[in-house]
Amino acid sequence: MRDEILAYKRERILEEAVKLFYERGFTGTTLDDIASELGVTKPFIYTHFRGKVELLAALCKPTIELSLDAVTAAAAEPGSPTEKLRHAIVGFTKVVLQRQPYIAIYFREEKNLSPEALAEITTLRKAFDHILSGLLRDGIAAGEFDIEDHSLAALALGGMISWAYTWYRPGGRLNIEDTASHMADLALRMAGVRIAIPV
Amino acid sequence: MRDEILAYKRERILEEAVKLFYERGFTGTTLDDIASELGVTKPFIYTHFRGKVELLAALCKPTIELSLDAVTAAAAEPGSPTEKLRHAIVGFTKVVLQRQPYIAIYFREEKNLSPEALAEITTLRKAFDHILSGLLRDGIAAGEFDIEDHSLAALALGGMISWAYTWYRPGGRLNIEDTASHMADLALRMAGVRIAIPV
DNA sequence: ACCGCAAGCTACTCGCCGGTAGGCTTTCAA
DNA sequence: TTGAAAGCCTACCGGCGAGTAGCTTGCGGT
Repeated sequence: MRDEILAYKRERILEEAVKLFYERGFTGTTLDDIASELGVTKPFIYTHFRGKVELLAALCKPTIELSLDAVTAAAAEPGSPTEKLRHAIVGFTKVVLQRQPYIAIYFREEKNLSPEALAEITTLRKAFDHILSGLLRDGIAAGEFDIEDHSLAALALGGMISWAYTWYRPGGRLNIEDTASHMADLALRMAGVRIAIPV
Repeated sequence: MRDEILAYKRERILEEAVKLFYERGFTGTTLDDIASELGVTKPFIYTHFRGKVELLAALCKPTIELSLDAVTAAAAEPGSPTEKLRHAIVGFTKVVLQRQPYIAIYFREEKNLSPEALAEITTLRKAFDHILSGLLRDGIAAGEFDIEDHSLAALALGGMISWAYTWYRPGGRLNIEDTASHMADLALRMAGVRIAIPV
């Protein structure tokens, strides 16, 4: 119970931090801002985090882990490369849209991460790219995809989805589920899928 | 001649600024850093720019203008929607790759722009999106493209290309020309182009 | 009722950096 | 040769914000 309260406080700090970092940028936000938004004072934050940069890492890393998990899970499933790719894209798109501000902060504020945190996250991203381009390679080998350069295609695919953090607005015309599905359609077509996609 | 020298100095300041902002981030770079890299001192910069934020705007705005110009020119050309789209993608990709650090800085440091500069650039970007999705709409109307949602497709396309600023490395495996061409292939396939592309 | 401890607040320090004032040097015109 | 002005430098200011020291308060256990 003590631990739960501690975890809750930590979570609330992160919630406000992500909101303000997203709106005003990392350096445009002071710890006093975050504290006052929470109705507490700056030292309170220091009882839960070592400092401002650790706050940033605590926002970025779990989100990148979620992205990696999404494609890892899709790749581990049984099924054809086409099905796996579709699941990977849908899963990853959902992560991007659900955690849009976190993704935005990571890409914008990467330069403000500590070298250690940056190295950890970079490792995760490399794994992500590796799995995605592996999925494409498998699909090519199976004759399901028609792609000249699977590395470039993986980057293009990843970019097309990641980019959604710049334009997606919750409550807009498209909801998360529909957007993810549309994105997957576009992705499969980009991969040159020849077989029909079961509805 | 006096003006040329003035323009040259201005250009050199911007060159160093873009290099340092790209490597260390906007707030991670001091005006003293830029000055010392140029072998001058801080007040020198103030004889050419009003301040640090103006420096940032002077880097971002012309680059976004180039991007807009690329798609505008493509849209104004004679030719089928497919040909226009290909030119637009090739042209835009080249801008992104040639001016990669500028693009990176813009997307990362947008929050540090003055409200006025931000508003100007946002106008340019709206025009860009409008032209791109217009190209897609024309292609659909002409029966050349097969797209359900041309707005979403425009965002996906734009993202796929813009994203290249995160991974492209000059001197890497692919040169600018080849990358742009590959990207255009992927883009046309995403648009569901049915007719053959003349080589 | 009282003691002790955890938890957060008040009030500070200190370094950094954007921006500026004023002086010096060099160059050009008369 | 001299006056003047442009151009840049030295030297400074002032604010801001991350991080900290030490006090206070309130809660739980006895």
